[in-house]
Amino acid sequence: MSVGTVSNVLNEPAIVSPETCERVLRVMRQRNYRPSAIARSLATGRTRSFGLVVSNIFNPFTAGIVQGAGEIAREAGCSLLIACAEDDCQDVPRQVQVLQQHWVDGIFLATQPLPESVWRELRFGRTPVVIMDRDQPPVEEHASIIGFDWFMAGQQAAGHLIGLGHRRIGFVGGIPGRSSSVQREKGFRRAMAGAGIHLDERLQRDGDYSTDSGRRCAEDLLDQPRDRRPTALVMGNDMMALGAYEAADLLGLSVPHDLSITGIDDNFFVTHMAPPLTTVHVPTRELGREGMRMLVSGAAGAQRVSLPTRLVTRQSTAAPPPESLWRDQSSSIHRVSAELSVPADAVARSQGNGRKERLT
Amino acid sequence: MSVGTVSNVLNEPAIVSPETCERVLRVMRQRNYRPSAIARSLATGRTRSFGLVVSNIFNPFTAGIVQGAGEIAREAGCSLLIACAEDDCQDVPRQVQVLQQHWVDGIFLATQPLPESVWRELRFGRTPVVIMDRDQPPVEEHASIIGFDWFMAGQQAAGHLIGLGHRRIGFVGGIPGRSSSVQREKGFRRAMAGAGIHLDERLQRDGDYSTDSGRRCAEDLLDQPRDRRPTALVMGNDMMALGAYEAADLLGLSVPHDLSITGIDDNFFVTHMAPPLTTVHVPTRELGREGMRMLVSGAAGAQRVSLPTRLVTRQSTAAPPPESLWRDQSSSIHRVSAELSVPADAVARSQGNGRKERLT
DNA sequence: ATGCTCTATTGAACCGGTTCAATTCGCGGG
DNA sequence: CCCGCGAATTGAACCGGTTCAATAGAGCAT
Repeated sequence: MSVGTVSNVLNEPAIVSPETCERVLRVMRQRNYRPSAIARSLATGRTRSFGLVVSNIFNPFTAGIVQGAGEIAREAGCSLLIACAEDDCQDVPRQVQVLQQHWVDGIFLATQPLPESVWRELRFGRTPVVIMDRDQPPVEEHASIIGFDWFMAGQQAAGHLIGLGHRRIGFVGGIPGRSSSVQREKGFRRAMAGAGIHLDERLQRDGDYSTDSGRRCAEDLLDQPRDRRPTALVMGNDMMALGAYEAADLLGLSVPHDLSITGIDDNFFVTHMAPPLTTVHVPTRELGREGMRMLVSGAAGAQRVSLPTRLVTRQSTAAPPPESLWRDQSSSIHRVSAELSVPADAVARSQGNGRKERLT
Repeated sequence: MSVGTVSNVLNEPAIVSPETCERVLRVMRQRNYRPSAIARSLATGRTRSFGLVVSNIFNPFTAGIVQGAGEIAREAGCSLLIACAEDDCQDVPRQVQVLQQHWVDGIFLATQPLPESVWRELRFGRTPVVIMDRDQPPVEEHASIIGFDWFMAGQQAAGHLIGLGHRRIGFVGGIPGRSSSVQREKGFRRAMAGAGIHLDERLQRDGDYSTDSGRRCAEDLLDQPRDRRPTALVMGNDMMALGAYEAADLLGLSVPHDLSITGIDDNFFVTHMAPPLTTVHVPTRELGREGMRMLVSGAAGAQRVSLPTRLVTRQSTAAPPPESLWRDQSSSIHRVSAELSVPADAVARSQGNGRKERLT
């Protein structure tokens, strides 16, 4: 009954005789023995634990990732060390260092985009890394990147509205320059171009993903004579869509009767909005699962994964009011006629287009 | 330059000569040396890491706790192992076991109330434990309990409404039997009794903390002739208050003009409700901080801590419409007169009462 | 009886630190 | 000059496992 034999009973029962095995297990049960993960790690050099660095646990976004990552870790019998960084991410390098001192087998970085200064401080050494959705390609060559297809998200939101017959569609983007914002806008533009709709730059605004900015931008877009006012708004995320609701309320516009609104994210509260928000679902939990899968399977390394989004239709979108086309009074005739010159089958085309987006 | 000396440089620089110390540090920097937390733990028997078990990371409640616990752990230079259990908590015992195999210095249990069967399986051995808000006293003698003062929460919500002049106040409780629900209701009753208001059992309902149940219960309470209809509702949590908004909307009642509504929890979305919800703030982050403090300081052991709540006044509450007292038409006279018989200074008293609660 | 193979078990080195008794060294006092 | 003392350093045991070469023992063919 040497320690080596005991070790074998746990790890390679096949090479131990059944009687010995049984005897060892009995004693273990008797003494309520629990092997030490610590000692095992020291001996093997592997810990079967992973680090997950997040910046704001309150963000439903983050919560989804934590959830998904936790699921896969548990399925793989691994444990997850979650490090909550400060909001500004200044302490991320130290968090990473602490994780490395714990010999984690891999690190999942799911923070806000890191400031360049922080990024420079970061050294992963030999630790496998998966990074969420960063703008720049990482310095580390062997890091994997995982993110969402924001282009698709913008395209789906716009495609849906176009399919409903909207032509004057406003767009409120997120923080300018951030790649996730840029991609959303590109998707939006592509959908518009795909439907043959001329893009009116005056119907675009830049927000900062906050409810307040959404309200301001929406007010700005909506506070116009009816013929120039957009009949629908693509808001860069759900929070800003919430702001758009407030703006519509202030201006006495009813959603979706006078104005259709879409968001992006599919936060849990959108079903409680009045009316429930049509938005683009962003599979955060799936991102957590996929990222952790890359780590536990040892496949992390210079991969790039982009997860598809999915339109969820609720009650904040509808066909545009016919008034916007016919009963304008204060309007300039040439704009209306320009709109009328859109080929008659554009609606049908764009509907088909919208549907295709959804399946892609 | 023995390993022992190096160890001393790190842990007790004072007993090493300055030159040696300097020399060792230089080499460390040179070779980018990082001490192994694993090896250290094995040697010392302590890991400076703690386990936090939660059941639903999406719950803003949970998120606050995680946040707070993380802050204290970081301040103390400790790391936090977060284990997400399934929603039904069946796997909590195994999660705890895994944490123990990692030799965590303490465990923070912040899950949903555990089913009795699960609770019986749980064995903490010598590991210090802090448990959130359980109904029954724990089997483990040395476990600390930390929770919120739900009695105070109920009292504050009701006290606020009484202070505004409401008399017919409806109450929608949470899951019956659960101690957090029972306490809220007791607090509500105490506030009512304190103001000398006779409790009308017909104005009480049991929900299950979901938006839907809130809507149903509220509809049920509000769908009555005006003289019997409550002028205010104390909802057991914010989600149910959301449901009450929907019910009021359905019945054409305006909040707070026709009906005042309060919640409990102070979830982040309540500021975006229309109108913003008056609710009782429940300091989840503080609970996380306090619980973790007990663990890192080694003070965990058979303590009981109850954290005070705090009323946050927003726009969903106002004085009751005078009509409810004077202009009733379909009413039974004796009820109105009963109300009028409340001593004239009751309002003042109850306001004083409400204020006292807040300071307690 | 001897040699050989195959299986089951053992013993010891090792992972990278901590801890502490033992040792070395420099220095002041007798 | 020797002794004793305190400060600095060293060496080795130890934490609790894993791993693997060495060994013991059983079974079989020669």
